[in-house]
Amino acid sequence: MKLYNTLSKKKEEFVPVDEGKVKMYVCGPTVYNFIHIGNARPMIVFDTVRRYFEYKGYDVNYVSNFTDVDDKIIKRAIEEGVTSDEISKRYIAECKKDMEGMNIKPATKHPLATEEIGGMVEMISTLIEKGYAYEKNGTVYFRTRRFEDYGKLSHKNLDDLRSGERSLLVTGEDEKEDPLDFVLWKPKKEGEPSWESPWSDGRPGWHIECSEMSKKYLGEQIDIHAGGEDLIFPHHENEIAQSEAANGKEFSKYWMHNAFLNIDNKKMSKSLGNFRTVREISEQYDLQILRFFMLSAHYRSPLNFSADLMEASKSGLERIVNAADHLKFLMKNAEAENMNEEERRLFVRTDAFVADFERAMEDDFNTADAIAAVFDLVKFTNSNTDADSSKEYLGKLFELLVKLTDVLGLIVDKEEEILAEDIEKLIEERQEARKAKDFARADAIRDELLAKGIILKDTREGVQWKKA
RNA sequence: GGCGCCAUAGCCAAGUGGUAAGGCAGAGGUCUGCAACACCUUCAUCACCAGUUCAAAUCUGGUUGGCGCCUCCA
Repeated sequence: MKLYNTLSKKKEEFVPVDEGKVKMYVCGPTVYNFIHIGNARPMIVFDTVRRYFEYKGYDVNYVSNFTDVDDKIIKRAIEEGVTSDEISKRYIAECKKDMEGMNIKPATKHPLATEEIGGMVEMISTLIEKGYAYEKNGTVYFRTRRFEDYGKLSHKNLDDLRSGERSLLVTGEDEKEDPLDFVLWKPKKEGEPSWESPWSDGRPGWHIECSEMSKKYLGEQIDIHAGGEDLIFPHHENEIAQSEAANGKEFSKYWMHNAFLNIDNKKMSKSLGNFRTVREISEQYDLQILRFFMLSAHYRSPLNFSADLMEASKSGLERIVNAADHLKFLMKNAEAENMNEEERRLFVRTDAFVADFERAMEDDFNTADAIAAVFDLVKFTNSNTDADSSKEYLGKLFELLVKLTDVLGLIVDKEEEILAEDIEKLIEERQEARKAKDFARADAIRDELLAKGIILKDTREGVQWKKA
């Protein structure tokens, strides 16, 4: 399996730290509002990465934090006249609802920054002892130049940063030894949440949170650290500096970053007013469609969001779900139990689709190609099954389709719904009408059912229905 | 100013040296009472210029046009 490592800027063969195990950390959202669809991209992408590792038989320890102490949370709390805690708890709950809708598996552990302060204080102390950090008036800074490898992830050198530093010397930052130094601990301001520390009552800097939580739940060295590409600098660069300086060993072997999601070819931003929350999308579309849409492009390419593209994704996903529905429908009515010779021969041909699917996923999680393999399987099942197919054959095809789509987090095995009796009766009545060639009545019933959200399909094998 | 990315059909999107996957939309057809689903057929020489090579969408140089990071941001 190959994955692109931001550290080396190359695709590398994946070799786990511990055989058979994957330890991965994904930087989670700051919870000050509903998550937006940009937040959703890394969630969906790295959930899919996780699912593929699990499909391959790895034991995955997947940790993703919630940043629940932050300026934006505090600001929101003041606006609403409630505590920061109330804001963060509320939006963590909302975020989990959205994640469920997108079929994102809960992490093995979702640590909260506010519950890990003790460990952060300890890590900062270690950094001070080792000479990598210093305190000034209650604030603790990381001594950036002291860490030789600084810049190895973002491929910047300190002098380039120097020349671009222009605005770094604003407001009170002049007590730093060097403009490149960053904050590990800052004293509280009036009304802010705070914790005790040897330096001041205050709160941790953002970067140290992830270093500590990663260490606590996954250990000093992990396999994969992931997040949006905007986190490469400075967030991940600083995490590396902190963790490697404190622990004395390589932090993460592989660094994965997803590209941004734009809206109508523009970056999402508050000033443009084009922020779209996942919740908003869910009012209009099944979030499965959003997931399918996100996976239709490679995770390292920028992706554009628009209404048209969602419509196209809806049609595309429907094609896959229709195939699964049809297989289930045939299975229900199948007469023959076991596969015959012909079916056995046909089923062997599906190996090629599985091989294509895996080849795509093994090449740095090329989900667009993997989806193409799923479409090949869909066409195969549509073309090579009918009312005479055996239960076993249909079942195996169905099982395979579910297995592959499940890696992508797409649900095609919808729970069997039971129709109300009066609806069953209407469908029967319509069949009678059709037999009697009373098509006006038949169409009237079809329209009536459509109004109730039931779509009918008259297949050669009988009447199939689904919810709109 | 520094670092970096991208440009494939109406739309989306794979493909990194051997002559263009897949999906959506469109057109024609089969099936069907009709519709829907499905199936068949059809729809590109890869921004532009120059070069390397027997061979380039794929490598090199340049041009044009987009974009990102360097500051909170997924």
